[in-house]
Amino acid sequence: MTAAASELTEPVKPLRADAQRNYDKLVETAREVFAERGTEGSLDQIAKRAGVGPGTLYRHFPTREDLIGALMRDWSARVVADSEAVIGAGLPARETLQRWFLALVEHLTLHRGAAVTLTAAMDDPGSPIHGKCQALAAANRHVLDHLAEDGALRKGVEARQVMRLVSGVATIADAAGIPPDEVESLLGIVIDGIVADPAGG
Amino acid sequence: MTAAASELTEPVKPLRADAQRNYDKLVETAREVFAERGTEGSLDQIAKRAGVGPGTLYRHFPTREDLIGALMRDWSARVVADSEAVIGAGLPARETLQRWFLALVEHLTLHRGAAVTLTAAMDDPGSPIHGKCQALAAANRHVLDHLAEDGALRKGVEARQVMRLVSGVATIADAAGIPPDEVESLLGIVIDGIVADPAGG
DNA sequence: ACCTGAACACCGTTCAAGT
DNA sequence: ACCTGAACACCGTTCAAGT
Repeated sequence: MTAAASELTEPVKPLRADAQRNYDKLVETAREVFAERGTEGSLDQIAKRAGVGPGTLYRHFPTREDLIGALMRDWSARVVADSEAVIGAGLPARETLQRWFLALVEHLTLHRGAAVTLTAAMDDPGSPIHGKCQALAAANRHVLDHLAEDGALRKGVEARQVMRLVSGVATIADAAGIPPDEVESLLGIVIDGIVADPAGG
Repeated sequence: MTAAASELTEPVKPLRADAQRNYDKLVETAREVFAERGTEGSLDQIAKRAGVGPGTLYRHFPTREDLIGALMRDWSARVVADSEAVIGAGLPARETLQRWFLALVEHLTLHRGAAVTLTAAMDDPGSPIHGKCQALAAANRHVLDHLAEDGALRKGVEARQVMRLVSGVATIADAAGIPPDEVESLLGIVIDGIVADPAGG
């Protein structure tokens, strides 16, 4: 609900036909360039490849983060869907966390270098992508709350901190090129750090 | 011993008087600029502030990492000293890890943005700072091995993975400006993830 | 209302010319 | 052997001129 609302705060007023065409072309091209070069890919090249002047890019996307936000249109929705799917599967705590953390890492590494940007945006209300990151945080809280109800988590474990740890794993994994199975192992340690001991709740 | 050796592989042949002066001035200035702007600070500005032409900077430091390496001269030694101090203190496992991880984070955030660079260099033998990062990794292994001998760690915990987790925390902390007490709490979760349960070894 | 593209400041990198 | 600084290619950003 709140996620859907934040999704809708995007492009309100209709654009002139040519403007809309340029907007779409820019987003599409940005997706390409970011996929190749990571989130720090050249804006100049995006404009050139899209066949528009640099001013046009700046008119539509005043900052780089505005552009990143534009190509994340259905991102929050997918994140939320994943969280619900994971909860709905009704698996034991460890498996639930394993699945969910892997999904988180995947969403955070949307493009090379994205994880740091997204994590920083979580703590920066002024960021154009702050809303999307909040949706991610909310989904994470949702999953953890669900597990906490069953007493599966250690006391004092905060969703925000878990989010940051997983972001850290995503950032490092993407920067150092850590292979998938080792990422799983990293997440395994985090999971061991937050699940309740079998003995005391 | 190995750390000291790697420390000595630095400037072997003596430089001409003027070259040595420029070298020192560049390192000093780089330290300033990196402290202000982080590891991505402008090389151009470093050369300008040091009062030398850009070519002089490139002659001494062909890549940015070479420059970073130069201002890390006694870094590895300090890291190793910290690891030995922590082990020597003879504290219980949890306190030992708490102290050591805090030291690690501090060393990894030498300058803003340094943590990612250092972590990436750990897995890249071609990097000019690979040796220093290996020293860090070795010190970490040393501490963990010490704790493992007492059976204080879970089975299957690998030093390399722990190193990466702490790097992740350092990276995120520095990128998102996480306050020190929350950093401690993040490290606390990692510690919970690697220490053995009171019951089974 | 929107686009173009020239213009500016900045940066990394190279290299011929100097001493 | 070392330094200088011009030169090149690239980038982000702005803005006057156009339609």
